[in-house]
Amino acid sequence: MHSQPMTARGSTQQPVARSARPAPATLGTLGNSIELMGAAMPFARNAEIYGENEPAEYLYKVVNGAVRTYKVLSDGRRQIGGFYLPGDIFGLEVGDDHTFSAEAIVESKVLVIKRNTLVALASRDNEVARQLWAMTADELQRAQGHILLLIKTAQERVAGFLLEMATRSTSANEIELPMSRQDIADYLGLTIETVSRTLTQLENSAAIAVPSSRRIVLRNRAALSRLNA
Amino acid sequence: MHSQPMTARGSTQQPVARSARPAPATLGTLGNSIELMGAAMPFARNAEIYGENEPAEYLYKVVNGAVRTYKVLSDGRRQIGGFYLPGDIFGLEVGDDHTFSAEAIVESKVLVIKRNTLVALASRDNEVARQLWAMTADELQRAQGHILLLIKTAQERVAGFLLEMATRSTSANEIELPMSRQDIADYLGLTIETVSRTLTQLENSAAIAVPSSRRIVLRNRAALSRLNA
DNA sequence: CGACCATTTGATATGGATCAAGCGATGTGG
DNA sequence: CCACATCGCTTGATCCATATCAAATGGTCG
Repeated sequence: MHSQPMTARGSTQQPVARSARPAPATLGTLGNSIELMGAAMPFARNAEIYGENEPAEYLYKVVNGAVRTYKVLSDGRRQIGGFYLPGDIFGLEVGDDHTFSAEAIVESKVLVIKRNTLVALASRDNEVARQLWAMTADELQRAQGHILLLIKTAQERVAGFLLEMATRSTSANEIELPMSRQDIADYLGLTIETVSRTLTQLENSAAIAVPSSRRIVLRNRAALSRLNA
Repeated sequence: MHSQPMTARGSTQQPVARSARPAPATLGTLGNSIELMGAAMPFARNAEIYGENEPAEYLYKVVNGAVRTYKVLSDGRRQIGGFYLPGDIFGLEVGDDHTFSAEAIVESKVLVIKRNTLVALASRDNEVARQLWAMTADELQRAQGHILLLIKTAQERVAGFLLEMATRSTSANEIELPMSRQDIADYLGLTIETVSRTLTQLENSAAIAVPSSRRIVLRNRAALSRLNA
């Protein structure tokens, strides 16, 4: 029962345009319809929402909490594909199966929408079709940004991560991180120790403050952006 | 004037199904329609096809040759987003602008298709709409696979790259690489030296043979797959 | 043949991983 | 309410894979 702001529910107001490209899929016009088609489901901390290779019968929208998608390689290395925050959509596939697994990072409420319903609707309403396409394209953008992160130095990756999270967080300069250092490490392709050390470095160079381990204050965006290459 | 095999041009034969998910966008039903809508254009080795942030008026299909897409970071590091071979489609955007630049790797012929035409068609024909969506989804899959590559060791990246190229190449066990070591390095997030050394290691361990620098024979797929984690 | 460019090979440096403690917050049972 | 176990995070010491710097080799074209 959180009181976080979320996308307009049942209101008549709609986001206009939608030329903004980055950030994960938050759908426009479709937003309201989707609310109607979905059922809200609670997931406990670390609960699996779906597994890799399972049939993708549903897609999902975070109402509150946070979700991670990931793959585990044969030797146990885990790669986090993305973090999904309130308003974000995840689990949308064009193929039959999910290509990642998904878990709640913290206690979360997630709207569950039947894919069939939406795909059927799309075949009649080309605006819906366009929105589905746009959601996949947004996800593609995210993945491409992720690739770019992964070729950078540790400082650049962490700085990039913080800037990205800041963009998506409500309060512009203070970030509340729902995920652990291990999650961040697995997202950035680093170890937990390197993430920790890098945060300490950034703190020492006055680029950020870390009042508590899950709370980060951006004190010098310019410095972070400079690191962002 | 190459004599490489290429996709059926102007023939009536069509690929069936299209449930296969990996590999870059090679479109099904749409294939022929696209041929009709596009004009074939020649590009010289290293010629720019489009630049990052330019309006995405067209999308492209490789007829022969090879194309790379890439971004250059402020400090000069280059990341190659993908390689496109005959039959592959690239440059399809949902947003207004191209997010990468594209260049011909070798002398290439590329079909150029007006995006407007296709998008307009999609708004009337939902099968076309679905195909556009599927192409973007294929590209997403590729990007996600790329992310997975970038967290691996040098051997794993190179092995993964070779296996991927083998899948896409006509002759199953012999690969003809159109791109330089530098291109491969920038795709894999390694240096040219590391790529070269790794190929030598793979050759010494009898996993591959390298009869000439642009020609690789897979001699032990199992070994490569094992490296592929 | 000679110049140029791509690739390989060699020697060394280094950023981040690994191994190993320490520390602080949170929660649990006595 | 305190003592202690647990968990997540930080910090320290060392190692190693890959980068960097440098040179040799080979292949291609005028």
